[in-house]
Amino acid sequence: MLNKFYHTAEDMIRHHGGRATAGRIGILATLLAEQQAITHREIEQRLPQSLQLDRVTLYRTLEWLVENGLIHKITSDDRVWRYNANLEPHSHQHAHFKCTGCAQVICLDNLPIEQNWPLPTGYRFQEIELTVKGLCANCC
Amino acid sequence: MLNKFYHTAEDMIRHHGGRATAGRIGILATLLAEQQAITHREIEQRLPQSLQLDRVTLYRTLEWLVENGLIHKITSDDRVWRYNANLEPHSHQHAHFKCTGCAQVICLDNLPIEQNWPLPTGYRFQEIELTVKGLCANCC
DNA sequence: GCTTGCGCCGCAACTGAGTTGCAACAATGA
DNA sequence: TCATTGTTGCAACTCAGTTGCGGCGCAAGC
Ligand SMILES: [Mn+2]
Ligand SMILES: [Mn+2]
Ligand SMILES: [Zn+2]
Ligand SMILES: [Zn+2]
Repeated sequence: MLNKFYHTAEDMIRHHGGRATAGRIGILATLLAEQQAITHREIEQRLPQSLQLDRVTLYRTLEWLVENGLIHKITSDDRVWRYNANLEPHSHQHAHFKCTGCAQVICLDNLPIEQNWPLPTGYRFQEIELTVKGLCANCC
Repeated sequence: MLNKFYHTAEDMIRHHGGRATAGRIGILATLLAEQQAITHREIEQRLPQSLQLDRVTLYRTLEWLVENGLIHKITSDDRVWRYNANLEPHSHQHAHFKCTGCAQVICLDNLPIEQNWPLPTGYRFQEIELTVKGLCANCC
């Protein structure tokens, strides 16, 4: 039932005062339907035939969704961004897991991150990026 | 006194059974002399005139140094690798700090990393990547 | 010291993710 | 319905990193 996600996506976008274009809705719905964080390429592949967007549009839409706090993007060691929808219980600060076998990335939402890292004198803390690497259940 | 680092570098390379070429020694000495992790570009700039290497050679040499455990490389959100020498007290598992102002990256060697992250059932832990972001003393 | 073989180096071409400029288009609000 | 303004598609670009290959030079053996 992808329909549900399309409806939710449109709601989320309108609540942020943005134009509810087919592209934004489709991309956000795709990310809402996904259990893991996926790349630009993977999003492109999952979009329905009726919604083939230019790659640049896809990049710009993802940027807009990130800036408006509807999704977040994750750094990885393969130099490719991965994106995931910001569900409500999704705390802004959370860790991620990356499988070294299949490159799958998931959010570890229930992993609270310590904020008190002892930095050198004069340094100011802002945020943390934490990726646990290992093998997922399929790759073990 | 860069000379000292060149000597140390040559020693380290020979102890690993590798050919002690001018390029390897110069690159490793450059990293030994550095207090922070630096990029491919920055290494290139710091190499003396007498040792201008092709960029591909630089990439391949860095790869060799990483594989032989003499240096390590660090992922970053700007899609550029940064490299740092493996000094002896350098534990393999340590965190890094990246300044959001000047992009400087340093190793937080004395920051012990918890190894027992609660992963989903069936997942196997391998290693961790932790980057603290904030402002360095200069950028505060 | 001289020779030789294997590994290292430089060059050219390529890959692939992400960015920029600009003109055409379409969602919204009047 | 129309005008405004933000969004889209296209072409060209940037930039880090990779690959293939011929030639050079380090180190081992004489
Ligand atoms: Mn996440
Ligand atoms: Mn380090
Ligand atoms: Zn896996
Ligand atoms: Zn700084």
